[in-house]
Amino acid sequence: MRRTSFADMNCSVARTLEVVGEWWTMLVMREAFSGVRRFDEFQGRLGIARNVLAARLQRLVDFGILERRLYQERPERYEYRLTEKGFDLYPVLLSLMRWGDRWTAGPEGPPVRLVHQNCGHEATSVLSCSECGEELKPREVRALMSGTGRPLLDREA
Amino acid sequence: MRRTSFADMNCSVARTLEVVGEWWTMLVMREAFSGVRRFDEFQGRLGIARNVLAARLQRLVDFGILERRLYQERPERYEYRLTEKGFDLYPVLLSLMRWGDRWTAGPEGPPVRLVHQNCGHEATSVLSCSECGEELKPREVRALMSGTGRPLLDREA
DNA sequence: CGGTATCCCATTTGATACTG
DNA sequence: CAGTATCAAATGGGATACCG
Repeated sequence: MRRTSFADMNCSVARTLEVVGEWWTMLVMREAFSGVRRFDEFQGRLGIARNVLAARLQRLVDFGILERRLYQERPERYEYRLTEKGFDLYPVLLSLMRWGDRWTAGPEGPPVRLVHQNCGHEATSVLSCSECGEELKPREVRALMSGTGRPLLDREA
Repeated sequence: MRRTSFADMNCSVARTLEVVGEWWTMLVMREAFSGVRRFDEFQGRLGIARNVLAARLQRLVDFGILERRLYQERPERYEYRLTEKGFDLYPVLLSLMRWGDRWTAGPEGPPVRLVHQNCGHEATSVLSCSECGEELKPREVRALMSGTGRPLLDREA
């Protein structure tokens, strides 16, 4: 049986996962954010099978998250670059990283630390409210359905 | 061929995905955040196959993200509740939702809107710096490797 | 209600080889 | 370098039946 597609679910979480929820995809994105652009560099860094990598890159291009761009004429060479849509996945990546830092790091601490250039401090990422700037916590948020959308965070968890 | 495990990668993104990166898992979490606690309610809402759901719940329990709790003695009935570790996945969920709202919503807008009770406004989630509160953008962040960790965002993307 | 057990096959994955 | 082609194995996923 073909696995269920999330594309038609009326849910932004599901529809996002339809695009980036496959095994390996977010690690490809991690590399892209770290500046990797070329097929063999993705492949070497990740240790992913070449056919799988080709499929993932293709899909990311199809969805407009990466752009395949000619960077050399003879012989023809292409590279993959993040689009605005791709860059916009940064919060997803950092949220994943943040959770891993908190819950999977050993005594030596997280493998990677972040420095926010603007303020000069070592920082972690916080999910905050676009209106008041405070941290967004599950219990302090209420979800409103529009149309047929299913409620998220509708009840006390 | 067995698929590659991300567990041993020295990367918080990879290790997080090892736990919640499988197909369906984050949708199970979505339901959990929305207050769903019982097997059949997860099943009915998601339309997931029962054996797959059982496997996902089991894995989430194994990793301490959900807790299986007896809520009725005769007959014995169990429910699944978010632990602190589970609640801490909220930023991941909202980041996924935010991206989907931006890039996959039709003209009618996002299926679900959020109201931040503390400030009373309809809000979206923003990833911000723990130190200065400003929004964290890829180009304004530098990554530092600790130990053998691979760099993230090390070069210009 | 809250699962297990089984079946079964489509898909995915990894390995390897090959090409321009 | 940047893929495509091929292949076998394994697993993932769905459907269904069953059980205390």
